[in-house]
Amino acid sequence: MTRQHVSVRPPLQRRSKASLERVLDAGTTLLEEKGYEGLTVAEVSRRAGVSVGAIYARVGSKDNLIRAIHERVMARITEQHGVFADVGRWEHLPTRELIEETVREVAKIIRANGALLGVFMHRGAVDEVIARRGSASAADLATKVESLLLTRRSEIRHPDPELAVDVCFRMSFATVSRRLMYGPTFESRRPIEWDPLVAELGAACTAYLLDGSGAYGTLRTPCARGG
Amino acid sequence: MTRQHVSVRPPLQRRSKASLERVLDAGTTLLEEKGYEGLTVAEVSRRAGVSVGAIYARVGSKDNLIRAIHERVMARITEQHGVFADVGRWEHLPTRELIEETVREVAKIIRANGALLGVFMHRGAVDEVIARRGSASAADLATKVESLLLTRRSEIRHPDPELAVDVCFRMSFATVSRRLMYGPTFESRRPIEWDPLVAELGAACTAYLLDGSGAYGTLRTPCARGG
Amino acid sequence: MTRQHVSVRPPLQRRSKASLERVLDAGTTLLEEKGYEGLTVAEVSRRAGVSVGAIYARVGSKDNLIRAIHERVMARITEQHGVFADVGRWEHLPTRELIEETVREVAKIIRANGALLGVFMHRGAVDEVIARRGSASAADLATKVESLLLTRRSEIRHPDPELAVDVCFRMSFATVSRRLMYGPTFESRRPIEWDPLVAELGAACTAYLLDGSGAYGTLRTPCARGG
Amino acid sequence: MTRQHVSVRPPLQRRSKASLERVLDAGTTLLEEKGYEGLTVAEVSRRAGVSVGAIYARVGSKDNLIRAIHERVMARITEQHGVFADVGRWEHLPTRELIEETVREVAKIIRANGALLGVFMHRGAVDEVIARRGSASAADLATKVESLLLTRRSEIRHPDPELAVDVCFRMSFATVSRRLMYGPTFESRRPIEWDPLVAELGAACTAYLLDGSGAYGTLRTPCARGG
DNA sequence: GATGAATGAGGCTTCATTCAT
DNA sequence: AATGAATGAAGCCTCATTCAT
Repeated sequence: MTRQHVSVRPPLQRRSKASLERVLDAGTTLLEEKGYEGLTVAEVSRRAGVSVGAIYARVGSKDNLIRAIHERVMARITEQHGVFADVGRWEHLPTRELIEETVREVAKIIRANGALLGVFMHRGAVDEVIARRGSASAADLATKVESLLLTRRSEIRHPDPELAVDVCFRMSFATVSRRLMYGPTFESRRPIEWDPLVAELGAACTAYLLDGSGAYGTLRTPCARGG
Repeated sequence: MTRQHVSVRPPLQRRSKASLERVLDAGTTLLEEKGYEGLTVAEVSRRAGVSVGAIYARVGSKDNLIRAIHERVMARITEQHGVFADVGRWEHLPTRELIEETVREVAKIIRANGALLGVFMHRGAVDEVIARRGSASAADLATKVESLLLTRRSEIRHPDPELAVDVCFRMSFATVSRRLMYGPTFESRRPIEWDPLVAELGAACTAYLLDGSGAYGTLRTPCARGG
Repeated sequence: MTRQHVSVRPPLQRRSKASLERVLDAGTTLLEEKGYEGLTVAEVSRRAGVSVGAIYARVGSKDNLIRAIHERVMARITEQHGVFADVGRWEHLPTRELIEETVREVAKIIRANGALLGVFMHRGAVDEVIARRGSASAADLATKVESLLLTRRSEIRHPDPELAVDVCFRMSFATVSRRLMYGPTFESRRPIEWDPLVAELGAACTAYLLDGSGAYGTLRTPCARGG
Repeated sequence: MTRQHVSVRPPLQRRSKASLERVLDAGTTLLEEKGYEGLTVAEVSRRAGVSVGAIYARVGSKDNLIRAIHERVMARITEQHGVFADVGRWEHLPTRELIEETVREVAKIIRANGALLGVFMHRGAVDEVIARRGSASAADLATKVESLLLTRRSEIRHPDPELAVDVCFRMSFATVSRRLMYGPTFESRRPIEWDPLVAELGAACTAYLLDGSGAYGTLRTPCARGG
């Protein structure tokens, strides 16, 4: 139902490029403010100061416009994944700090891209292109984060370290995204500030990876008991 | 933009009440199947066998219809929160099992209400009434879950048990919701089945509450060291 | 590319029926005046005094509107074909007069339906439904006309009477349609009035069926020589 | 509604002339393939490799572009009318063969210009310029054909030979055009191949001109009776 | 002169809401 | 009260035409 070809015709002129930039900016803002349904081509045209026809000449359809915005946002996010590849930054940290700092960085990346992520995730339920690219971006982040954590594999007490680091990533990602999209009191009535929440997620991951008594269903030798 | 008065005129007749039920049923199904934009008043009318005019007479607007559906769904979910108040079920469980079982029940409730929760959360971004009531329902669940967990306060090593159980709840809720809405491989490329994911969340919560070396910023007495 | 389902929802109320009637009237007029491209839903709405939404509720799309108009026009025309089935009218006519009168009646039917036929024929090139129904209507007329002429088969000198009467029908239909659509001087510069043109077509058919020396390629015994 | 001034600015340069040729070629093809509405200036520009601006510089408007195409097509067709002026080809033919051969040539010219004629005729209903020029071209053909047939005036038994040859021309032109535009079974259900149809038209004209018993309304001395 | 990006009116269609019956 | 036909604003998209480069 949704057109699946994405490629935006490359702008041929400097001025055109600026136009497209303004269109994508306006679209991004609108998406953040009002979500998918709130974005209308006419409103993008108005805000960007670019005619409807010019928008269509560039992107071909509203869905493609959304995809173009998504592409740009994802590119920006993927750049930010770079931090996890910067070995120098991580190798000298003690494991507990490494885990906590990792969670902090994941949270930072999510926070920087705000409400948009929610819109795109929703859109991904319907638009294959967005689902694929969004998923790929998240998986790229997951891979980087997990590789980093697995450099300390020997310290992870969980019997399946690959699984455990993946679960840590998911917990962090999900909890922080949700908090960002729905505010500080969505689940419980207790408001938790951003930083404490992130810190606790770090603590939870640390405990799970390093201190936990192991996976479900296996014989457990709980740390506390073993003391 | 959205009208904020909610009160649905109380149905005066038995027959009217049945009509409203059918309308809400049809609306709920449609919302699950096609989301907010996919629900049209005409389609609800068709499926419910109730005229458009009658729907408007009851609820006054499409937004109010959504709110009425939300109200009913939330009521249903709130009933399900009852499990956590059934003391007999929980008191004899060892703490680790209590925690894991709690996470399992939370996951079960979320899973039972599937796609609807996603739609309403999205809608909550725009509709104050839904945001408030959705939040209240989640908070109710949070309160129950947290009270239950706090019956084992003495075993919780985290220095701020209230905070810790809240964080556990949020992690579980967010991770499981997300998995439900966006599928098994959204974040990482590794697909994790539902049950293992829930089990690992239980393990993470257990470790965080019982085995963790403490919250951020405080002096830590890591379990590992104590062994 | 064009939707092929035709059926117009049957109007449920008297008033609705009148509305649809006005819509079809307005559409018919517009089609006559300005052709397919000249008909816009907005203009039909204006002329019929019926809202755009009401039009869509009845017919579902512009193409279906055209088809509904076509259906009505064809029904009207098909009624007119009845004259050829009225045996009493024809059986006592001498053959020459029968042929001429037949051509006159064909011409009359075409003339009564004016420019519309042209529009629909054009549309038939693109719209399967219209092509089929238009073709069926013309074929119905052809069958009736040809049956009538073949009641005089013994007098037809053409070696293949079925073919010959079909050709007569086509010549009459085509020549008269064309004259109607493009005016008295489209082909030649000599203007020919309607009645004389029809009379000459009758004369040509008569000569071809009764006096001709036979089909192409066969040995000919020209009438003139036999005199 | 349509601008009526036609004159295309004369191309000043050889290169310009070639450009215009390509534009007209592309336009002609598009018109054949997709009809009036299917021709867009942008598509002509793409196919011709000539910019939109350049097209407008030459022809001034889409309607004028159509007219320019029409002009060229008509010129080409008018050249083809030359066959009828080539006395040597016709003078030694017996009259019956002359008539049949004439019909065949008329059919050939129409067939060679296929779908275009249909488009232009339709357009002529709305565009005065095209109507006039199309009419003139057909009239030119009529004149030539009729002059040729009238070289055998003495053999024509019809009391008004000028009228009769005009009617023959119209019948042939109309029947063959129609068959070309709407396919072999449009009128009747019997499919007639192109060659047999043309042959029968020739036979009909022959019978009408040479064997018929006279015009409408006059006292008739039917050939058959005179035998 | 040539180019093609930009413009925006106008076409088709949907759907929340109203109101005569 | 119930019905559902009617309304029309608003959304998406196309394309003839213009004009800065």
